[in-house]
Amino acid sequence: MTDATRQRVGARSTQKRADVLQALDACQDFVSAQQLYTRMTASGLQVGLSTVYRTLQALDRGGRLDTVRDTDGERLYRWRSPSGHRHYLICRRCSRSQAVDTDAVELWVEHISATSGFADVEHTLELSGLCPDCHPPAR
Amino acid sequence: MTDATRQRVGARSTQKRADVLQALDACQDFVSAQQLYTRMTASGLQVGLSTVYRTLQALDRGGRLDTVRDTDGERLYRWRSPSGHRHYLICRRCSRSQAVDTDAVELWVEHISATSGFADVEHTLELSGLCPDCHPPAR
DNA sequence: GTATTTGCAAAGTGTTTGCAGAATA
DNA sequence: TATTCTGCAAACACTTTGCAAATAC
Repeated sequence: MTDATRQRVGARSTQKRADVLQALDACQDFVSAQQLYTRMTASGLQVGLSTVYRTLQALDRGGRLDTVRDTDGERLYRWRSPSGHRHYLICRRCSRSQAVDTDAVELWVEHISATSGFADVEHTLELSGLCPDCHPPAR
Repeated sequence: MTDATRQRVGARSTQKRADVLQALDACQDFVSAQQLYTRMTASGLQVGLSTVYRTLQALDRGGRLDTVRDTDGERLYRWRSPSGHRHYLICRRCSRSQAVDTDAVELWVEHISATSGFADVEHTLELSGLCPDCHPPAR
């Protein structure tokens, strides 16, 4: 996971896609397609919004991203952690995220899955709060 | 909670709002504003989409609804269960929902809240699967 | 040279809002 | 009568898609 930008996305490897990958890799946190696009163009890269969307879609389909939904319904993306499925605690103010240990929840979900009568149980768990930096002073 | 339709929503009580409340009450499950609107007009009620949205917004602001986000980003609403905060397991095919016992998760969230350094931790937990009716035959 | 990818603009979602007319208190 | 509410249409934000030009192989 050192150089994530060297991953294969579509049938061909292109500069634009490498740019998107690099920009995404530079983000330590969740970003929306729009944010990524804005950052890229702001830093001088020439890329189309559709390309950003399409690249993220492709990565998501390939299961290489964690995605989450913003309160406003915007989709946020982040490289999937190497160890697979994770959940994050996201700051409502600055959007910084931090992975949390979810073993207890995963076990509980398995239990539900086994006893509910439902099949193929999937789960989404989103935690938000105010991080230490945003919490004490302003509020 | 017997007759939920008799709740106060805005400053005045109107027929249209009562209609929305009744339609919502008739749903045992999560519905989107659009679905509710469609059902209402389909059953002969004359109402505007904006009114449905505004009524749901008002109820939501008043904390009288549970809301969740559809996979497509659509917002789904449901009367809040009388006992407060709940989580549901929703069928991906027929949208039927079933409340699940989330004590374990609630405890875990409290633990995170206490040890993460984050303040005001809120959580969203969404479970989806295929219910018994949708599961065995078709897939 | 052929198939994929790109970017623009247009179309498509679900949701919100401005405003004039209708309804409530 | 003075507010509040309603419904339409227009505005919005995010996302997807059609298509011709550019690019990778």
